Amino acid sequence: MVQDILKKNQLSVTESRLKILDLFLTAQGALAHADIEKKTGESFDRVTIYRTLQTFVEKGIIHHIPTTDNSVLYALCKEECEAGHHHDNHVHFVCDQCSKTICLEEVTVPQVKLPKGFNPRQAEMVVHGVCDDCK
Amino acid sequence: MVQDILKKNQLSVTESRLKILDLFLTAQGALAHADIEKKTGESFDRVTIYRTLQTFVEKGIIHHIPTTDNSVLYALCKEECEAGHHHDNHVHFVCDQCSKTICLEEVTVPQVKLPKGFNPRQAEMVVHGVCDDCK
DNA sequence: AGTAAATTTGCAATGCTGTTGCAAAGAAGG
DNA sequence: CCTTCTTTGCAACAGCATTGCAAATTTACT
Repeated sequence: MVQDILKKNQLSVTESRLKILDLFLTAQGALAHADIEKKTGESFDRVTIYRTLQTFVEKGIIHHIPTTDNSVLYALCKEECEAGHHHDNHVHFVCDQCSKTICLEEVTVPQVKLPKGFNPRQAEMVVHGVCDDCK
Repeated sequence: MVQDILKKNQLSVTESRLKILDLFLTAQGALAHADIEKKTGESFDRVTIYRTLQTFVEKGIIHHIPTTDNSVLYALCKEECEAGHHHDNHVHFVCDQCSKTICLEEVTVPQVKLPKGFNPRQAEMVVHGVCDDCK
């Protein structure tokens, strides 16, 4: 239940948090601030949404998704994520048709051989194409 | 010569374009708008720089670099790039130390096996770590 | 070289995205 | 039910990027 997730993370149960968390639970794919603003029917202040997202990230409920088009997206974390320590080494897929962004949990970012001198620490991969629904 | 590149692309030869193009030719690594603003010593208006970058991208002289931190970076295109059609399937490297972004022309983005239904069209990869200079 | 036409530049204004301070409203805990 | 602590909404602000328009510059032509 949505309430329990908030309580488990020591967060006050408020209308905005319930609603926004619910959106993430039912959404397939990642959400941007603007998506949430739209889907909540503008019942919450922009600032509240920003702060809620920030809080959720800090608690490890959602995480920040790498994009290459300079948008800011969030998605639910898997169980392995904890407050302050996110695991997110999977490939992300962006559909050119419906422009949804989806976490491909089962596809891990491949290793690449870098030129001499370059020391990799973390790699991110974003694949663009057509998703399952749009094909 | 810098002038010739402009003329080849049917662009008027102006001071700002010469200077900015020159910056790209001599820079190692990608440039952001702010870098250019700094390196030109604020002799051009911010707007002019924006418009120049836009024009260069349209002509295929520079291209937009994928980043995962929501910054906007540009780098020179290789010969294969043409107006409106960029080739940019190499890996990009971001140094955590000096925070330079470098095109690893010789490292191509590896293919990944996607779940059923997903149809890849283009993939981008950004590797973070420590670069040759900073190691 | 000189001039008209077309392009580019700089300024001002505007929009979008995200942040901060603060008082009022709401949740938690007894 | 009441006190305390947290969260919300508003207003203001900051940074980055875009647009309209008049002035300046470049190009092309004579």
